[in-house]
Amino acid sequence: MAKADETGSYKGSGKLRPEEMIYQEMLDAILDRRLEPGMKLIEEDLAQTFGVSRARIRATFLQLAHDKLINLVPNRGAFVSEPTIDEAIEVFAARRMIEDGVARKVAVSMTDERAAQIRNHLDREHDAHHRGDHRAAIILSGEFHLLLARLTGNLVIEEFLERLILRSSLIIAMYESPQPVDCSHTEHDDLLKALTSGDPDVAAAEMSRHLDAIRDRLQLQRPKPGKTDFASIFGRNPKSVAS
Amino acid sequence: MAKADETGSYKGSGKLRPEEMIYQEMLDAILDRRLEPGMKLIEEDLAQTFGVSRARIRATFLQLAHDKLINLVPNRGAFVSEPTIDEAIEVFAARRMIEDGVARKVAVSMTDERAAQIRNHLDREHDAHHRGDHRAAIILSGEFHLLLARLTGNLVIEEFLERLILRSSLIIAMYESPQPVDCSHTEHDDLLKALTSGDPDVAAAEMSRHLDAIRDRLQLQRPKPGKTDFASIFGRNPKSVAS
DNA sequence: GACAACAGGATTGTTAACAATTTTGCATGC
DNA sequence: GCATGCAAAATTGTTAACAATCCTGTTGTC
Repeated sequence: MAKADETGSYKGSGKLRPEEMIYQEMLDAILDRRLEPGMKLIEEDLAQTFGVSRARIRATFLQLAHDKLINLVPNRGAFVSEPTIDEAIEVFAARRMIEDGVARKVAVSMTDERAAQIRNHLDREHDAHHRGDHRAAIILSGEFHLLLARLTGNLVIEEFLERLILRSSLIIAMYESPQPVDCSHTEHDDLLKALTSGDPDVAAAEMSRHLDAIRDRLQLQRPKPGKTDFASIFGRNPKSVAS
Repeated sequence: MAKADETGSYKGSGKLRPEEMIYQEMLDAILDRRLEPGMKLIEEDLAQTFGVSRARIRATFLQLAHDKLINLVPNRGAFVSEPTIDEAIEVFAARRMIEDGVARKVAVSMTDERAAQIRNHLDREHDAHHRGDHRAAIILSGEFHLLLARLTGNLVIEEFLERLILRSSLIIAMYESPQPVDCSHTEHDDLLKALTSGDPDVAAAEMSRHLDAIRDRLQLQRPKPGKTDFASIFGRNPKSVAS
């Protein structure tokens, strides 16, 4: 998710790693839906676009596939992931399991300084929201959760949650309501209140509520866009492949 | 960890994927400490050993590095991971955060059939232990935790925990006491008891206790083996690099 | 004798060409 | 008209060679 300040200087010199750059660019394109779910990613074309060799594109594909953002099919190629409804539900259930723990840990280790840090982030979220910058709002919303993970001081959790949040972003981009509801920013306020209450159970409960709310705002009942479901369009059951 | 039955047939034919095989073999070698922590992994040698091209070895390296089992240094090569003490502590803290949730979820969805499934696994653990098969005992011990993750029905959690358990195995292999204490098998019995109690808090508490116990059995105070710490050997403080 | 510069070898990074596979378009036959 | 088979094009998978980088041992100098 396009972190602005994490330039990640390489070996102290000003040299930028091209691999990271390509991963980031493809990531942004997927989350922006400039690359639509299901779209075929052709190695040669991407290699020319980025001015690198196919080998590097292949390596990048492995990373993206590991994060479940693309799908690698042997001898067929790479496709932008099309998370199913079941997958979407599972991802948010997994986040709830982990972020409950995060909320608990942050709640019991809360200090004035940390609360200020969170509040500072919330200000930026509100700002983006009032500016009407929907894209920035989504990114900042994800980074809010990442900030909490960072406050646990556990790098393992932080890294895993980062991937899970990216995956969530793809899911949200795919299934979000046509008219953006965006009530999320007040929920983060509630979350901060619960986190500063000092009661881990309260914090965990609020986190669960919030994640469920995000999930429930998605349109997880309609057929996936991009994959036309002719059977449902014409009111018939799909033909079964065997027997 | 050398799963016996998951043959993973490819496209229905009997053809085995060589990539998976190489990953598995290297994984086993690392966990067996036939490849010691810190050891340099030379692409050319491995390619000849497995009879494949360097490109495939490089791809395998990316996977292993993603799972933190090896360390990839630009222009220097690949090295078997040497998890630090801090890292070890973080991994077990992360597992506690996640597996607390797993235990809670399994406890509230416990059935007779599931209990029998767990008990069946415990029998195999005890069997390996009585046979004195230390290696099998370690593998089965890891798979016990994976079984619980699977019972949550959440593939996301299952996959992440699988990687975390592998990483734990490397940590255990690196830091375990010279004389294997192996009291773990009775702890799993206690865990089953807590899981069948129906109380999620009891289950989570027992899981926390168990993971802390594993961590505490490790020798996390001594300097890492394989990296001779001359300073402590000769009773001096290591020279600081700057100022 | 210690230290720096240097050359040779080893190893990784990159590119391009070739082989294998899949997809696509077209022709053929029913 | 529709399915089948075939051939060409497109794409992925693999290999080998070359370039860049790093490590090691040696030599020369102070």
